[in-house]
Amino acid sequence: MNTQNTSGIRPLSSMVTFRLARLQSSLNAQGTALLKSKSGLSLVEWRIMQSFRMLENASLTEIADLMQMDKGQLSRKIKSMIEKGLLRAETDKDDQRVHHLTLTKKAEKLRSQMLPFMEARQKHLVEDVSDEELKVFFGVLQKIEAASKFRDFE
Amino acid sequence: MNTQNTSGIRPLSSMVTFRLARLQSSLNAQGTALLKSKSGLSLVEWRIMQSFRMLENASLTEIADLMQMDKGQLSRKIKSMIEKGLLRAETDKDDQRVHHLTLTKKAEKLRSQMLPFMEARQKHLVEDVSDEELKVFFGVLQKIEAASKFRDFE
DNA sequence: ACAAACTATTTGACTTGTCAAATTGTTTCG
DNA sequence: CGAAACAATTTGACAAGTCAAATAGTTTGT
Repeated sequence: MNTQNTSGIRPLSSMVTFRLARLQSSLNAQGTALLKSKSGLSLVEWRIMQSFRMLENASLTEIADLMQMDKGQLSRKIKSMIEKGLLRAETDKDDQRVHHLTLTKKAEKLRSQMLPFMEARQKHLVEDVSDEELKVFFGVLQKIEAASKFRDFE
Repeated sequence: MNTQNTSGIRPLSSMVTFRLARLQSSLNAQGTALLKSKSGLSLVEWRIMQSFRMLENASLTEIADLMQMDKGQLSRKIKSMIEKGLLRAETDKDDQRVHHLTLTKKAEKLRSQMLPFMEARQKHLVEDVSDEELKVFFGVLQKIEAASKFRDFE
């Protein structure tokens, strides 16, 4: 296949990041709108809350690693979520630097209220995608994610 | 297949947005680092510059639509890129509201300097992905993108 | 012609995201 | 032990992203 072309149309592979970035904008807008219409939660707050589904009593660093999120931002967000009564922090008894976080009852309740809508959304997003396609999709996602760690382009 | 489970492991479909968001963080970091190491361009500036590959003499609205980017942000960014000498604006003679934008020589030069690295990166990102997988991947991306426009979850 | 409805862009106020340096606590090892 | 190296978190400064309202120019219908 000819990857050089004069038509102005580029090979698909040169559009990966463009397509992903654009999709991400749309997904953020959709998620934000849905959360706003049914709760007072922001998308970041929701994501932080959801990360406890994967990591119980997680610390800041664990959440940051899981979400690939900046620790500075996370630190401030957690602080505000504690103030809002969504999170509770408990200092690790063996290492006073780390605080284990848990969702409060209030957060649990908000989470169960929103969950049906958020799950419906997830379903909707892939409703025209077959199981086989989805499997390939996640496989590719994983490969791109691994490759996104690479830095030395010379 | 049983989608209800008590193991704490969720069906893949419920992770689409999480996975995409996390990947996006990594890709942004990679792109930003690469641009910074070889030029003074930010990722947004690069993306705006690249959009002229698809849309010649584009207006703000056209770029915003293409990139799913906020018009306010774009307006300010374009202004600063004009000040930096990267873009030139020309008022449409039939509609004075619209300004057609073009890359300056300076921007063209920066673009050609960076392009080999950025293309190498795109290739690297998908180097372990087969053509067939990539095709499926873009197909799924398109379906999710279409579904991301939907708003009425009741 | 001209007001109402539209459209393109800009501006303001605010949230989220990034990067680096500072702070606080822990471990390692001479 | 005690200083240097490490690690977890916080803070500061600033860039990017969002949302709504304002401004400026154009089209439509009468």
